[in-house]
Amino acid sequence: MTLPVNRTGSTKERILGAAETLFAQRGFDGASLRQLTSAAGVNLAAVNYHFGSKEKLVEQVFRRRLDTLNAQRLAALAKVAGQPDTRLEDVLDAFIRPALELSHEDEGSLFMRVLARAFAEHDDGLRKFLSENYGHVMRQFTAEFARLLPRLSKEELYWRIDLATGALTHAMSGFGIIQRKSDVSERAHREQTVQHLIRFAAAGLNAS
Amino acid sequence: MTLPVNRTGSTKERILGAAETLFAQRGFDGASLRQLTSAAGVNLAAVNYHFGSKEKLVEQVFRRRLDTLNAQRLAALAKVAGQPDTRLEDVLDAFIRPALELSHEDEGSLFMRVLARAFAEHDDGLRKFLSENYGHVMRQFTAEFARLLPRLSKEELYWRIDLATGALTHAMSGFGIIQRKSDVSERAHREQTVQHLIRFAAAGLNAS
DNA sequence: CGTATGCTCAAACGATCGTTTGAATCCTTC
DNA sequence: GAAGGATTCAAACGATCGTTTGAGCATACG
Repeated sequence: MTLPVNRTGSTKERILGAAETLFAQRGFDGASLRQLTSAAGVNLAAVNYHFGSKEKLVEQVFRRRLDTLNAQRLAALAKVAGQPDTRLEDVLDAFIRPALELSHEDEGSLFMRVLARAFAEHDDGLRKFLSENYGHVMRQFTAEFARLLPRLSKEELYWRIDLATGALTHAMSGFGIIQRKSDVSERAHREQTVQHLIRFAAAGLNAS
Repeated sequence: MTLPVNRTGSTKERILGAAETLFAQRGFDGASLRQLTSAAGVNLAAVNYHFGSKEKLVEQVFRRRLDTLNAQRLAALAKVAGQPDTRLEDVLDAFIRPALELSHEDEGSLFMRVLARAFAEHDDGLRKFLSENYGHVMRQFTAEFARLLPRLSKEELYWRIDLATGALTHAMSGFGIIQRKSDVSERAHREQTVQHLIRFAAAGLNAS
């Protein structure tokens, strides 16, 4: 079980990169600091020196990606929110496309797998951290969905948003995307994937 | 962090029950055998005596629920599969309803949370176990979906089934159901939930 | 009654965990 | 080039992990 050793970038960056990979593969508990620092090519004590603790390292792994991801999502949402001619598909595009681009930056959608693990965790600390730091993003998207789907009751709207985000998280993190990555060029494939996800989610949100 | 101690049933059953609860709450790695046997009110060594190892205990936790769950799913599918007047919603009902009934048997949808964790895990051993033992169920449902959605290409069909199962797993395991469990009676609420899930999934599978 | 057989128990095994320590080394700044 | 803060290092800390052991207890059968 020897892993390739990363030798590029600062110690902090190497730790964050190795952490993302190993958290995606083995989970937050399953990946030990010894495996992690070994894969990063740094000393074991470097994690506690630079991040304070393993738990704070987990938070930084999320921060590094989510800060820019959610900024891109909100920027894309701002272009269509409140406009009279905005379609449901435009809002979904604003939500999905930045995540898909991120998935194609880091090979294997590693961060999206980490995020899917976070959803599966019912650990209160992690959920609280994510909710406090990034809950406003989902709230803004929900408001726009509510505007475009006025016939849905509040309860129905929440149900469908919950189902849609579940579908998207699963698809972007899971076996799916990697499997289908082979025969199409990167850019064309990404566009095709975006359209797949948008079509499915829009139909679900709009149902009957 | 003291947990209630179960004092009913055989040692094996008490271990399985406590394992389901703790695996749902803290994950397979996060829940230790000492926490587990303590919550079950049995001796630490009982796990290895009755199950052989922690890993085999995990498999038995899945077996106990999935055997009946998938039997019910296949029985319900058999009633509608191949029939000329079968609707997409009927097949989804066969898939969803048994899982929902299971979710309401064990309080808090504990097993569905365990299942969601299994999907998030990219551990090869667990995935292989689930695929080998229960892969035929998903294959039968896929075949029936293919019959009812002939205009979809194979790739599009797989995409949408993947998205639909992601949505359903997320909804049945996550915060969603528990949150909405309050104001409606058990039976009425379950029926309403089934209809929510079916509407969303049918619309997504049928999209454009 | 004696003795298997199935099960439970406290105790310990070696391994690995996250974290801490204090010295060694690097790098900047005067 | 000396001083000093930042960083890296090997080593060890106590805690907890899954698993094993062997004695003790139970119930059933000859």
